[in-house]
Amino acid sequence: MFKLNRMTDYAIVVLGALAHRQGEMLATAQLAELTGLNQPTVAKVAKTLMAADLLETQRGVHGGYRLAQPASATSLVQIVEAMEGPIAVNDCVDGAQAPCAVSNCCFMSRNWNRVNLAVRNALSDVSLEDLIDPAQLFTPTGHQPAADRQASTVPQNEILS
Amino acid sequence: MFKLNRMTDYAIVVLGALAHRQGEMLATAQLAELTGLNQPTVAKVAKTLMAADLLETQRGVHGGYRLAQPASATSLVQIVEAMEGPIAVNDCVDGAQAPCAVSNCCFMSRNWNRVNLAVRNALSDVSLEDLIDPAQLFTPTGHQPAADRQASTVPQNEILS
DNA sequence: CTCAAACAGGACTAAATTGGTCTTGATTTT
DNA sequence: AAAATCAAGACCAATTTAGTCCTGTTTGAG
Repeated sequence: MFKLNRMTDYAIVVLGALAHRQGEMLATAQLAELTGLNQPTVAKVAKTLMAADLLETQRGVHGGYRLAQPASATSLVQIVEAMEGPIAVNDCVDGAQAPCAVSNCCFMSRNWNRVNLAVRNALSDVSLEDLIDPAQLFTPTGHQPAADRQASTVPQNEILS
Repeated sequence: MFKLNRMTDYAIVVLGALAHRQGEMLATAQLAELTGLNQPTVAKVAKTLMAADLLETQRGVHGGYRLAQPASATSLVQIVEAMEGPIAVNDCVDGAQAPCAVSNCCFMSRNWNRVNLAVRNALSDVSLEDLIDPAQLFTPTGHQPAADRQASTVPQNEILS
């Protein structure tokens, strides 16, 4: 456990594709082709990343998405928090959505915060640039990797593996 | 996200109760009373903790459970891994259950392992003894905290908050 | 030796979460 | 005006998690 959601994996792949074509405005259909995901999924992921200001968008005919900041400036913690909400190992941690309902019971708060901070730091130490290796991913020909991936029963996050 | 399962919260509470009565053999019914959980849930948690060798058991009339090792020697990572399986942020990390299915694709493996290790270290730095504060939890009278807790819609992990 | 108390192990159901799709609407370029 | 594209959210299916229950085994007491 302590596993990332599949949507988070997708987000990393999508961001990786955008990082590789830095500056270019890519439509969801293009991103789908590059990543092997299907277009509605890419759209959903992109919407979530937009809400976290990790992407810039342009509507209309030649619209699409592009990174809002360089890959080196985007940390894994930003991506994870964009997709999964604030990191909080339980409800007794600063930043948790549902605040501690049983008051005067937070004697463990300090330790939970310590754990939480350590986890957060681990994620913030890795940048999007670190995660991707453009030489191996999204080759310049823009091929569709593993054409049958969408029909496969294997979870698509294997692309990260 | 990155949240502990509720069962893991229960486990910590149960272990906390046992730590507080160190050495004593407590039956699931007693543990249920001490923690405010109900007995079948305590039994389920205890079974899982047994499988991870965190508890010792005695069957029969005066049976029950007790800690297999002192609270100071039990780390949070042991508890979490006992309840949720090995810590693996995705399938591309040493120790993940489902091994990487798409071979030759593991270019991110090193970074994922780095993230994973950092998370693991964060959890192993906290002992069960650190987590509990016997002075505030499970008072010597063995009272049942918040008698209506079981009927409440509030998740019971609030006891940790 | 029998019975009751307690754990062992697993099956099973219900609830919650997550993943994926679809629809309708707004925006932009040609 | 039309086509391409994003925006926003509703919605259903699949998976996971939580909680309960049942049947069996072990142990101590009477």
